[in-house]
Amino acid sequence: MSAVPPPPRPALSRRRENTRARLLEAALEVFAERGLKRVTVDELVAAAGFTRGAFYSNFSSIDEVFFAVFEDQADRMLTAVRGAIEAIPQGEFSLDSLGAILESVHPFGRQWYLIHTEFVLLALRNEEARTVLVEHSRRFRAELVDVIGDVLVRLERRPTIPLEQVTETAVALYMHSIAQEHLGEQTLGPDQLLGSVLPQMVLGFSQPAQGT
Amino acid sequence: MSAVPPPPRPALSRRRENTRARLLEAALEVFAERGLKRVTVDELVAAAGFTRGAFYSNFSSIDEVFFAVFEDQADRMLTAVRGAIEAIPQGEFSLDSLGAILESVHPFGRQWYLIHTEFVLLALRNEEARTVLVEHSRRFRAELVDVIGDVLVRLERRPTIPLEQVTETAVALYMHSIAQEHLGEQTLGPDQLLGSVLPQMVLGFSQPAQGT
DNA sequence: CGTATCCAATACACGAACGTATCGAGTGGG
DNA sequence: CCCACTCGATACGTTCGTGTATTGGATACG
Repeated sequence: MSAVPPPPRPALSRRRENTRARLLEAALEVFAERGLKRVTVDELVAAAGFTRGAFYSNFSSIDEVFFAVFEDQADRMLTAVRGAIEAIPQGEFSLDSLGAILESVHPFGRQWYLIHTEFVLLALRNEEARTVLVEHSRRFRAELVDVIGDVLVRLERRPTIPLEQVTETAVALYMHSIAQEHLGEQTLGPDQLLGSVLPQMVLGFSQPAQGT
Repeated sequence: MSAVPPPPRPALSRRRENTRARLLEAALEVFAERGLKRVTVDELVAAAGFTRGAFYSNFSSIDEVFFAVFEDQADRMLTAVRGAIEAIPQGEFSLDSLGAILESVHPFGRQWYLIHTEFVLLALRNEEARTVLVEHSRRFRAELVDVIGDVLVRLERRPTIPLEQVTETAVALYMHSIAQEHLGEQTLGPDQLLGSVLPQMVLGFSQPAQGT
């Protein structure tokens, strides 16, 4: 025990972080395409251009990667929403602002729906996933509640139901609309959501769309 | 039951049908508990009190059983809803009628959510499942559209959005509320759904609840 | 009472995926 | 320029699940 452990080694981890990032990137694709329990380690590393060695050097199980992917995507979503909110002139929140927010997260679309929904299923059966999911949801709703509240104030509308329920409902409908869109159903895609359902539901009136 | 002339062999299939039923019964439990891709043949037959032989004599793959379970449960849901609708005095549809319908399907609750959601995920990746799901959804919505339409007429409300969208939205919210309930969230369980969100959204006004 | 038939139990062979242990190449420090 | 170390590649043994082939017991029928 003569040699004192040399100073911290922040060095070599650059390569490491790179491969970890590439693994996560590939994991997002593969999980969305095939689903959590259909993905094997071999399949994942192949998609990322590595071999098993790289995987077990960075992670210890497929499930761990799935958690990482979810939290990663969740963070990106949150960042996107915050960005969209800040891009709105102060105090200028309107129904269009909600539309802008929806569009800011729409690129995540299908992949996010698949990952998120699968994580919900996991959370309903797994304590740890439940904790993560609830925490993420809490943060996410917190951002939206403010915006929706501001929109309502600006439009001089008072919600007839608690603001939290309005927000929760909006999220539920958005998620559902993505699924419907990709199932080929026309009744409730994101377009209908923004054009009529959301205004009617959140705000209590409908956009000046069709005249009937 | 008139005596249909027993053609070849209608006989021995009684035992067969019985084991098939027991297998499906166990499958519902196991799929809900563990999820489609976590369930093995051994696990399933053990839960039903059989061995592998019984399984491969009646089915050819786990996925086939999952399809059967989904269609089976979907039929039961539809039957329950139809029963609840017929139990309502003709022309007496009111908001309480919707409550009665919700309660008629509530026993399915968690299990139905899990099976259905997993089937949605499957449908987003699998052509055959997509066909089955869309067809089931179509029938289901068809029943509900009539009821909700009648409720609106009776309450002398005209929907500001297409009736199909109202129905789709109600279904989406109901499903979401089950998930929230079992995730331990209080913001949007079935109670809030019935008490405030659904009336506000579907009907354009809120129940005489709190006075604010 | 015997027999033919059907169905689930059992045994087995195969393949897929996992996790580990080892090796070699690349990287930063001295 | 060399050394020490880190990280990803490769090879291996093992476990787990599948699907099939065969066997044994039950049931209807003559």
